Amino acid sequence: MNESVHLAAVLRPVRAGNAFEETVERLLQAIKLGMVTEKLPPERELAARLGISRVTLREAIRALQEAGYLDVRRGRYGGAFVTYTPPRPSQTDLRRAVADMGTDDLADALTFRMAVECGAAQVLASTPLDQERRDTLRQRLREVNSAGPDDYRRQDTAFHLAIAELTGSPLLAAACADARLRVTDLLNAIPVLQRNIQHAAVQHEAIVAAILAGDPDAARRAVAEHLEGTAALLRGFLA
Amino acid sequence: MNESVHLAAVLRPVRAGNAFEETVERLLQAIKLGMVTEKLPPERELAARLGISRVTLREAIRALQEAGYLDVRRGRYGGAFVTYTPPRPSQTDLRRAVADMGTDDLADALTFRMAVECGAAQVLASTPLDQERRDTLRQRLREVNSAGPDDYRRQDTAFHLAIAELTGSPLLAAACADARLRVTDLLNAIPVLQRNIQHAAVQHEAIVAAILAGDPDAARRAVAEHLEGTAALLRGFLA
DNA sequence: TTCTATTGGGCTAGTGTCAGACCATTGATG
DNA sequence: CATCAATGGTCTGACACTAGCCCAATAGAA
Repeated sequence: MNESVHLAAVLRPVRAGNAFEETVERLLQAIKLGMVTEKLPPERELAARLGISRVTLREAIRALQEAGYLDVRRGRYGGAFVTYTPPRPSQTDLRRAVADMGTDDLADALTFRMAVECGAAQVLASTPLDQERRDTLRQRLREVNSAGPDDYRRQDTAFHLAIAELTGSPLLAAACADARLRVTDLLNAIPVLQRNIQHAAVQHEAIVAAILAGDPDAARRAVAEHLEGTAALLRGFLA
Repeated sequence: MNESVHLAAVLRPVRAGNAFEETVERLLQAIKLGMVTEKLPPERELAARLGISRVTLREAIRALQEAGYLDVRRGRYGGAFVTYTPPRPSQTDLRRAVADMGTDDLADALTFRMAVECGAAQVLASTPLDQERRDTLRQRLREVNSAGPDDYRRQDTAFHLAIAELTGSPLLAAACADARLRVTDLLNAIPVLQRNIQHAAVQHEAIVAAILAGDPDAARRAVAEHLEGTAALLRGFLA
């Protein structure tokens, strides 16, 4: 009995889907997160990075092209250019996004994000930081705080991921990126209000201050409060 | 520039290896974690759970059989029986385990584990727990505290994973299982001393108390202290 | 204009993986 | 002793994926 409970966690599926599907998902998320704003890297390089063959990558790119996310041009200085722009937020989109992922998955994603991002902030606050890292963190804070509504989500993502990356743990960075990816569609469907940006800015300041002060508890609390705010915002728009 | 930093986290390899390799890894870890003590589930069921074909699963099983981890018997009441018993701990094994994974990966794994387990404890402490969950947590605590040296690692794993599972987030549970898996070989190479068990027992008590009291900060601190102790133990044996 | 480097487009042969069916073995049970 | 149900063992045809090669288009450089 004791055994069977944990078995599920270890004997879970080895792979999430086939290479094509996973690749489409990855690229789509890189695009929606605004991490690729102009064009994708050349196919050969991208295939190598993703650890897949060029054939599979090309299938994924073609799918995204047909879905209207990319514009592919041949020849030197060609490439797969990003044509996607975040849709104007609407309650309809949000409800659809929630319906697509299911309420259980939504709760799962929010819980997961809460855990890993709080963990990352705590770890970073427990680490002696050199001047370069402190500067990087402050720089990200400035960028997100000075971002306009159009670029806000992108800078916000960069800020949150920077915390995870500064821990120096690729595993943790990947987990935080994964957590963020799972809520991207939801966040993109929420309008970016000036009031919310200002509210978030205060919380971002608190997070950075706690990390720079080397106070893990305060860092954890600040992140928890911040993410709780986002979750509440979501619930508000769904109610 | 801002872009390229985060690109690496999103455009990382889509899959860790081929299906065969990943399956061997999974099974091996299920065995080493003591989650499968008698025999593996029937091939057909196991293949379905792992989301792979029976052919691939059988290749993995054969590899583990040839490596001496399994004894496969045919016929009704047959199956793949676990023959593995944890090796007697030794500094040599530990050094080899560390050398195998590399010091960077070791730091990565420890950091990752610190973040996700602290996050899980914090989340669980922030959640209103029904009586059943409280009982489950207390039960796991009793089991790990009453475990003998032979069964200690197994019960300790069960205890830590229970915290993640009780959050109700499969993603978080999977992350914690993954984190634990990455340090299994190291932990198995450390002798289980009665003194360490007692020390850990106090910390386990503190973790459970904080969670049941609904105190996220205390829960986070207790887990951090506990894991820091393990890391220190590791460093001690390596020094 | 012509050349050239870079990039996407396409092909092929070989390997990995899958689903499903059928065979072989075994130990309990009647 | 004969039967049976559960389990591992094996085979086949189909599809997914890969590595590597060469072709085609393009925009800048010579």
